[in-house]
Amino acid sequence: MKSFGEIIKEKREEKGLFLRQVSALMELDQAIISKLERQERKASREQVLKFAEIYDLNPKDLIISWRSDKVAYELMNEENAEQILKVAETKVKYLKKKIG
Amino acid sequence: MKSFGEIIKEKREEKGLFLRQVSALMELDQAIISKLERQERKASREQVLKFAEIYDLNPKDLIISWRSDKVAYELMNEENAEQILKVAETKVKYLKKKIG
DNA sequence: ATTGATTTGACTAATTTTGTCAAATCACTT
DNA sequence: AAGTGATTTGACAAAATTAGTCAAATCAAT
Repeated sequence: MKSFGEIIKEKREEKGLFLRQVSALMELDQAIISKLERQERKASREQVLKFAEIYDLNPKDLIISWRSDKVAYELMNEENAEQILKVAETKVKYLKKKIG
Repeated sequence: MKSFGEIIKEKREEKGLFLRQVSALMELDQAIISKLERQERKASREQVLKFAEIYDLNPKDLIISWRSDKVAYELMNEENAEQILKVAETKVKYLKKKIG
């Protein structure tokens, strides 16, 4: 399963674009894009959607990839990560039902 | 399923302690404890462990509750929260195997 | 109304995140 | 090996978020 960074890096290469060019399209320093590709930094939601646009990726799928990366990264050093995710699932369902 | 805030609030009441007293035990302003109980703020890991100590709660379980609250809260406004959690699970397993 | 517990909100301090930039490194070509 | 252009790195500053302090407001019970 590819990480968000891997996805946007592969896609850029597939499209034959240089960081410089993506940088111009995104209006974002190429150093940051480089870091996003190597997962040294995390993208904002807006940036994710911009990537989807530029690279013709399904925004929903890209959001899922980005968001799940973030959750997984936060939990990877957590002893009981799997249990936490299970409980979180229950809680999310509850919260969504309750509040929206 | 109880939230972290609910748990620590109930336990405090069960023990018949006032915020002021818990505040002294935790060395933390009672305003903050009040906010933690009502989930207006998020506890740090250290604080969670301190609560477990004070209230005789299983630290592991309390951590799970606290951490899952955080994840659930972050995702509750996310369209595809369930999918994100599923993907995150896969990624966590992978990351734990790979890095530790 | 008074007392004591809890909650609220304004304020400051501390921490984390974000972007900018230039220099360093890398890969390729000649 | 030098030169070219792409990518990566790291130091720095700006911006945003989070944490804690405090006093006043609210609440609950008498």
